[in-house]
Amino acid sequence: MSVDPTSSVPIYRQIVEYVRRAVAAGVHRPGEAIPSLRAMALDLGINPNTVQRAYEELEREGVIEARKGLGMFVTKSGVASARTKSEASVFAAFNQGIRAGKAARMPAGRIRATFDEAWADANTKRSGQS
Amino acid sequence: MSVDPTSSVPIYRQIVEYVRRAVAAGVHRPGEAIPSLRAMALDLGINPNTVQRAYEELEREGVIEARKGLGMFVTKSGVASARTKSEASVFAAFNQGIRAGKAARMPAGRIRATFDEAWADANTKRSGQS
Amino acid sequence: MSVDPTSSVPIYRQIVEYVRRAVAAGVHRPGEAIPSLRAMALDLGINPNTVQRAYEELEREGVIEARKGLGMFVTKSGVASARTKSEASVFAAFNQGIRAGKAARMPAGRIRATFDEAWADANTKRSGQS
Amino acid sequence: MSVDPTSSVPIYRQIVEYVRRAVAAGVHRPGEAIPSLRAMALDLGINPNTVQRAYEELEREGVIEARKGLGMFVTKSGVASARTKSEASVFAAFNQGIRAGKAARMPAGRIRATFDEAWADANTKRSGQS
DNA sequence: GTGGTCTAGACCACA
DNA sequence: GTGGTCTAGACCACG
Repeated sequence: MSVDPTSSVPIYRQIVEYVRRAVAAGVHRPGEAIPSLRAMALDLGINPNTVQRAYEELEREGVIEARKGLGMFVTKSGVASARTKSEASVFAAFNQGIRAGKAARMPAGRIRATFDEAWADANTKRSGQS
Repeated sequence: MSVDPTSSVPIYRQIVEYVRRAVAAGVHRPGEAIPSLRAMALDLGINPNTVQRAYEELEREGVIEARKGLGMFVTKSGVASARTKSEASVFAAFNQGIRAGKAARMPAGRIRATFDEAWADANTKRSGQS
Repeated sequence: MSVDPTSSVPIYRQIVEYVRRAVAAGVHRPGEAIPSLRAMALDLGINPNTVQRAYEELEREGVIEARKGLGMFVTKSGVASARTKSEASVFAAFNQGIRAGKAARMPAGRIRATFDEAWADANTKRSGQS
Repeated sequence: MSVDPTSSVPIYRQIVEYVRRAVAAGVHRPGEAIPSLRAMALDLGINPNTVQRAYEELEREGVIEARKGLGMFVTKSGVASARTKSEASVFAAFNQGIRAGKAARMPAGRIRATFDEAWADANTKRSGQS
């Protein structure tokens, strides 16, 4: 994994979304530990405080829980929580796109066509990559 | 029009997007003037500096142009430019949603279904609103 | 106001509870701004980051909201939120005391008597103070 | 007995309070031995170091005493000491709740009512539990 | 070793 | 001026 420090979306939020997706995708299973604060920070070349902030938010979401002196662990309901949160963000993105299109008076067919373009774009670029 | 000072998206950006969409939708036609700095600021109850920053960005985009002592006018190419920008943002939103879903290992059908949900949601909520 | 840096309860949490109570008590009314990050930090003689962390939590609770460039403002529902949260903490404290007493096999009458003692203690000490 | 590794209150403290209450309740009588370090650690599935830290604190409180090669025993004054400590913690909890309520400008009647709620809550939940 | 808190100081975007 | 993010480095309690 890697983060983009130049992005307008904060680093800690990138980590939140990355870990959340990893849990949703089953990379980390309930009861298992995720990389420690310092390990993750070293791996990404950033400050441990930044990672801590991300983990704090994931704990608040109920995806992981802290055990002092041991590490951060995926909760029993963590996978479900992560999956729900992930789907919500997908829905939100689509919603935003649709509303933006409607506000600009794009015809319904044009909006749906734009989605199909994005869909094709995402599929071709990823499946046929080097 | 109104503006949400609470939103995480800056006020000046809300104005930019609103005007851009209004131009794309044909509310303001080429050669026509858009509301003056002070008029817009008074109407929204915000600082004129904020409106100015938005107009500067729209001018940089080529959607409007300043005529000293007269105000800001929609350029001849403004409508096309605004339309292009608007559609690009729609595409970008869809793209982001699709990639987020894929990263979380959502099945393709689930992603498309989520789009349909968002679509239905946007349509039903708008038709029966005040 | 003041904070106790030696306490086991973190400074940022002390601030959260203090501001929450102030809002619940009507010291800050909806739509009004609370002291800025730097002002509060200077006043307490602590680091702005610590105050920021407290304000962040209050924003998450819905008690206040940030307006970039302007400050932090009490939300419309802020007073109700703060009041609810405050009562919840009172309930939690009583609950903990009761359970501790029961676990130690204190007779019911003894537990209630202890509450009355605490009640009398809190009243006399505060009402007759210099 | 069981322990909650998730709780914000440290595990060693949970053990201290549990043993103290058990002694106060007469589960362990003066001169009797309490479970050995290793037995307790195995039973709870935690590190013996953690149990040791708890026992050290109980010894410092005068509730138990170590007899080399034999184990930890409840002292003659242990029961009284434990009882005092337990009641003090109950009083402290009530005191904290009352002061928090007063700080939030809760009317006196509302505070007492909250205690009654907590009291009823603790009684009903315990009687019908598994 | 782990996570939790705090400080000092910096840079940024926003109004 | 405001809040938001990040770094560097420190100390602590916990297991």
